[in-house]
Amino acid sequence: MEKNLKRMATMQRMQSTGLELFYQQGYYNTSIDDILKKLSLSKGAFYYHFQSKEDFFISIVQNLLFQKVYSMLVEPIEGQEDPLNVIITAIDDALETAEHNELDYGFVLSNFITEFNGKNPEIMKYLLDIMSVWEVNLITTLQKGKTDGYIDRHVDSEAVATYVISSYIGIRTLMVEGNPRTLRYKYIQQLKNYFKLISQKAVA
Amino acid sequence: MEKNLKRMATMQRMQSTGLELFYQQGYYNTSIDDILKKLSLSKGAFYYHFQSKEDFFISIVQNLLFQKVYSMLVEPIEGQEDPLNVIITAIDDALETAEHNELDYGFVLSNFITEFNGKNPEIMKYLLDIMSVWEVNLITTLQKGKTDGYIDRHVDSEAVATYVISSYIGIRTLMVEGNPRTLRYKYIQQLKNYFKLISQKAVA
DNA sequence: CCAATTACCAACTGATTGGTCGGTTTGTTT
DNA sequence: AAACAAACCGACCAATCAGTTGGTAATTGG
Repeated sequence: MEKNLKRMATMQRMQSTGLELFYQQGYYNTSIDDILKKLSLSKGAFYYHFQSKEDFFISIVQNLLFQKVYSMLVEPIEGQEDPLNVIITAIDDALETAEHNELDYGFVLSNFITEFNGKNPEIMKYLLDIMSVWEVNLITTLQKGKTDGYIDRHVDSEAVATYVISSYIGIRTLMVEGNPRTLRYKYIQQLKNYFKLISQKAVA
Repeated sequence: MEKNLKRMATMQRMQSTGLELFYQQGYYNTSIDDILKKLSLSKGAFYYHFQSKEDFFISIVQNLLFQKVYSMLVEPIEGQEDPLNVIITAIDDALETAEHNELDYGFVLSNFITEFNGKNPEIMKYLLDIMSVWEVNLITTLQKGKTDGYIDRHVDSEAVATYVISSYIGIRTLMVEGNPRTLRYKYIQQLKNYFKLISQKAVA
């Protein structure tokens, strides 16, 4: 119990710094030495706690990234009334953290998916699992919104979920350059317009 | 004149193979030797034609990528009537090439932007230039659509352009995994819905 | 207080990287 | 065919990478 405390602390410091650097510089472009330098730790310490660079990254994805995406994009939506407004709020919150140059983990996720696509199927598996959790939750929420009378019954929930995720990933890609504040505003404005279309009152 | 033919031919072979590998494996994860191996050429040949790896990549962006994006996403839209339908068609065409595992250069562009973000401002400049050409063309086309009576006058052209580009980039990111055919269908379906909202007849 | 385990250090290895360079082949000119 | 330049070869270099290893502090349990 007690003896594991130091171990856990060091591992978490490594994971936290690792995620930050992997996100900023990319996985392949970030060396283990980069991470260790920042922490004033040695190679030996790293390979004492982790088996390999890949093993290290997977532990980051499962421990850090999954929880963050879940608490940011899944939990706030789960089981709430008025799904469309809740979704808008969650996405806008994510974009706000991005605007303040903090880590927006939904975007971190899609960034890694882009980087590992076609290069490392093992890691891709873990990343796509997280993406899937998000997507399934969105679809379920939209379906519930239909039975609860918030969303037009003719709406294709899967298609809407796909469209929402797509546009979010895309706007985040654009936000890395250009004015994030303006982009966020424009994006949310159009997303609201789109949601008007699928809400209950707007019958097809 | 004549003497330059061989030079040009070799350079273009290198650029073409280079773009392919850089896209598949990423810039930092692709070595010059990878490219040369595929072409059965030597290091000497490469550095005879190009100053550096970076110089090589920039030449690819300016010569190959710019033209491809322009002919695929800008030219088909420029000055056409019925802008919304033309935009849908151009995007659907791009997604179709992607579905057949051919290079979709709009996505290639956004992929590189993701990879170089925060890492190489010099290269980013060239990539964002191309993105800008696309965006400006979209905005101009939408504006013209308003004066021509195809689009509702109250529509924010810049916001719509941002939203369209975002969703396109996003759906392409999702298409790398999952069923491309289904995703493309769902996406186009929702994009059409969204466009109904901003077209002339649907008054706010 | 001592022995065992945990946590860490730092020099090293072998492979790979971007880039250089002296030299050879191929093509053109006269 | 001599002279010259353009195009290309491949061995080499210094730097960097992931991973290994033999050792040493620090912590803990008996």
